[in-house]
Amino acid sequence: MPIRVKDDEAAEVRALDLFTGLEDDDFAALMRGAYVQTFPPRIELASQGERSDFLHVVTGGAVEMFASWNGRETVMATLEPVSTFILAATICDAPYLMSARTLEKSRIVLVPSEDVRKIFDINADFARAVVTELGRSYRAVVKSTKNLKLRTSLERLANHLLQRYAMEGNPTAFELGQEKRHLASYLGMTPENLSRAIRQLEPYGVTFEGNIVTITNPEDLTNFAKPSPLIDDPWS
Amino acid sequence: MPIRVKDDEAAEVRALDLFTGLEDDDFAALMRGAYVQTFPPRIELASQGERSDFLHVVTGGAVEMFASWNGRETVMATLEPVSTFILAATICDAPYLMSARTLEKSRIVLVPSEDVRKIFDINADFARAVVTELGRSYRAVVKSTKNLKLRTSLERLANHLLQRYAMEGNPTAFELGQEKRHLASYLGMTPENLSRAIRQLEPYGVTFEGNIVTITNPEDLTNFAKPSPLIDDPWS
DNA sequence: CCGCACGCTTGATAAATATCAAGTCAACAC
DNA sequence: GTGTTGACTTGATATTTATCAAGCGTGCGG
Repeated sequence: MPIRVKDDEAAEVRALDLFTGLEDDDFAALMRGAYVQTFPPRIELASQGERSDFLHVVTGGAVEMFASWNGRETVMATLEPVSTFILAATICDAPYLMSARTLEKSRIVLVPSEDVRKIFDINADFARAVVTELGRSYRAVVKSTKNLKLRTSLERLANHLLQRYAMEGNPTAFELGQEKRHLASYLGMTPENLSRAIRQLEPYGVTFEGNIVTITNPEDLTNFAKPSPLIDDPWS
Repeated sequence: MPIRVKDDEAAEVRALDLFTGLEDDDFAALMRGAYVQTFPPRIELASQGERSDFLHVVTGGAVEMFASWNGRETVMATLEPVSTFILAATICDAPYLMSARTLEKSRIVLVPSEDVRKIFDINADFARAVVTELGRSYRAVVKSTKNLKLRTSLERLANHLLQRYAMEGNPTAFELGQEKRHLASYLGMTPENLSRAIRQLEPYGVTFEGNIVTITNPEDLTNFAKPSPLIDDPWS
């Protein structure tokens, strides 16, 4: 049963860069057609190859984007609230290249693709916001390709940990925030090799206790990881 | 010495999806500020980390996009006439994530980024075209990431050859069209391994004679490569 | 014509990464 | 408490990929 989007949740969605520039009534028009749904863990929200009916916004929980071919599967990204996905497929009216599944119980706002395209056509500000968002996504994937082609898996892990470390505000210890096997797939390695890679980072002051990561020597780790804004900076 | 863009070359540029929807005077405004330049081979046209001053259009020759980190380098894409590059950086007004160099003597039309952003702001049709182009680019990189993470280098080579084969209209023999070491880097492998991979494809009816590729048994090769539109189709 | 440079190939070896097979441990259902 | 499940780890091994070191062949400058 479709449930209309309540005002407080709509406000969260509205806070996204994609929607802040929108006139009140245009945004209201989008939300009128939209609805919210809560999904249990491990539900596939979209499958690669399908056509786009809705722009999705995660407002609670966590969603994993993944892709598969010939019986193999790989994690492409992990999304946390509040973020959108399948914007490109929605705008281009093309089949999904990735699938999406909930990792935990999640709330998703579903905005009809047709409405998005309609507002996009009549509202120049929204069009600009879409371009900015698409540009950001494009650049994110280019960075990820560079990461894959230019670095070994150990270097990718080291840089990923530094990225998480910075995102948490440089605490000595922080939560990994996802299962290791998902991280492994995201980094393009097997769970077994992630285990071994973690060991290999010990000399650089990295310790794992369950899902708690401790970084005792950020300088050493940085020295090894050699992070670059042109690969690792999530902004710009 | 800047050289204004002549009408016949402007017509080529105009034929790009990005510009076809543009009003005559808007397009003329873009071309007024633009200029053409011919570059010798191996000239670096843009370097990663720099800021974008021009949208580039290749109208002759060939250009290679590449990226580097920590002394390593990898080919990200090869562009042939007529195509644009660094659209995302231009629109987002952000630093280049990739560098570009000419592979051979090449003609490049340089359109000031500021002009592009100006037209983008006042012309909804152009904004839409930019979105389409960005969406296409985004999807192309996502496919490339899937290719890298889900396939072995041998599978990547097989699929690449099938793609080229299809692009040439399924001829028994066709030109590779680039140096093998560049192809190797593009496919994420070393030149040595490309040599060996070519040998490994012989049982599937693939033969190389210099830069001429012969495919005697497309079915067998397809059977091995298992191409998927969600990775290999350059359109959609 | 010679010699050199350079791209390509080949073989031997090394490093990176994946696979397979146990084994440990914690969470959870009963 | 007991048993089961599933994630994680570890070691042994195999596969994939890279590196190193020649050698081959073509094209080009002198």
